[in-house]
Amino acid sequence: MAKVDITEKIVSLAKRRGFVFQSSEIYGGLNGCWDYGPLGVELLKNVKEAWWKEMTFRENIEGIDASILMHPKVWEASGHVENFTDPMVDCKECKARFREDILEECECGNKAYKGRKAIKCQQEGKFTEARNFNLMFKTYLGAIESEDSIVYLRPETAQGIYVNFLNVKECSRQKLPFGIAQIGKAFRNEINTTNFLFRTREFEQMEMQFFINPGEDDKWFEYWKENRINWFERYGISKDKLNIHVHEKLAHYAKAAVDIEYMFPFGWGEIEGIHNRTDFDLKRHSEFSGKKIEYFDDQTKERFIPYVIETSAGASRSFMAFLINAYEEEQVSRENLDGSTAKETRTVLRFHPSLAPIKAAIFPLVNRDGMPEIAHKLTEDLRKDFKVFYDDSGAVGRRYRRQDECGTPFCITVDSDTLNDNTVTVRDRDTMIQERISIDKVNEYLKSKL
RNA sequence: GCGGGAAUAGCUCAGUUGGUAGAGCGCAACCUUGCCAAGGUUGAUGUCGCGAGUUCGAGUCUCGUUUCCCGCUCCA
Repeated sequence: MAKVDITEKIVSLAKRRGFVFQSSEIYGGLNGCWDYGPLGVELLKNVKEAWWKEMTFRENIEGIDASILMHPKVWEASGHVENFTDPMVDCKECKARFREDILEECECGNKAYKGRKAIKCQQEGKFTEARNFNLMFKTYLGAIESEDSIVYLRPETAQGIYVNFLNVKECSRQKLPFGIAQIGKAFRNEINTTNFLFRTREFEQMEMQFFINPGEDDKWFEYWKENRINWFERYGISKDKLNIHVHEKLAHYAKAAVDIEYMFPFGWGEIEGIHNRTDFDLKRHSEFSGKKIEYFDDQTKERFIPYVIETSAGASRSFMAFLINAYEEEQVSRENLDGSTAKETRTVLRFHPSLAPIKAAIFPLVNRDGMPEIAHKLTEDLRKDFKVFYDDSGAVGRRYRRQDECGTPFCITVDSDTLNDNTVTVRDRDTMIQERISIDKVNEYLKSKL
């Protein structure tokens, strides 16, 4: 199956080139955990940076970085403690899974017993022990492991923003509407992990909570929906690979919810959610903490709890979408020495230059006549501004192809003409076309492309 | 959690009725060539996923287990 091939090829390339490794690989791996390698960490960092700039390089959005461990009451207020504790049982006979607390409403999964109540199967001892499927990771704060010292690894970063609403408003002197952005790890003890980086237990989120006047929620919901789709498109994901999924059934906190989905090899998958969370979270934190969380409008003299439009993107999922989106196998012709032509496959990662892990590779065409020295000097000069890579090993064509697999957008070659006129060739990853530019203009050239 | 498939070098894979592990590519060094992976010489890299068992002897057979992929389930 073609879609199997593409996932496996990408997982294979990801390892070969150092984008993603399995966590703790030498011990046999850890289910659903992955490590980012030298190229992967650059790509991930660039994705996050592109998002961070989009969000915080504007007048009315501030950034924060809240701690992963938070007061346990945060998760009572948010509803996570209550909503993450469904006890589940499996039927050993028909293999169906049920929520133990609503067994009366469930029917046996075995078609042969159509209409049979699941509770009856339980009475006959067909069920496994109830398992607690709370998705929050638990740990203990301090030396004593007791009920009183339980804390959770945050299952979302959003709450770190809500609990800091007053702090940020005060120090930044922001007025509504304004947003708070945060990038950080979140943890969910998923029942199953699947699809490479898509569903993992440890993942990174890029979340922005936009605080607004309650009457303006529809307007801002539309605004951020448009903004976020455009962002993915701007960084190279084509429109036909993006879909808006509208949620009919809403979570307890939301008045409206859409997912931005990417067409993964396994099908449509959510890469970002945009939610109208109303005043639910701030109100709940107000109740649970006993602190008044309000906004006072100096113009209207009104006091109220702001509404929130949330944009919640998965950094890990975006990483995966950008990686898969960039992957291409291209048929190119090669001319043999005897004049005949042959077809070969060129594997290339067509990242947007801003996201590419390495911005440029520098080659001396041959290892003599001072070319390596010039290439080394150019490399060092460029390193003040860019992640660049120097390579003088093997034929230059081979070096180009290595960089294609890394997604490096530009390869700069020092050749014999450089010695005479101080120019170098710049080879474009996507078109493979070269142009000659002055060696002094390379820095400027790269800046104009990023 | 269920069902199916897989795991041998960095990658893709061979490995015969059970007899101490191979290829291609890649990687490193040197030589050669000099603008799109194909030359030459040499070299490094293996807990055969892990753990038991059977056997004189296990990559190979048996059991358990871990991980990945596919299909379900799940995804407040």
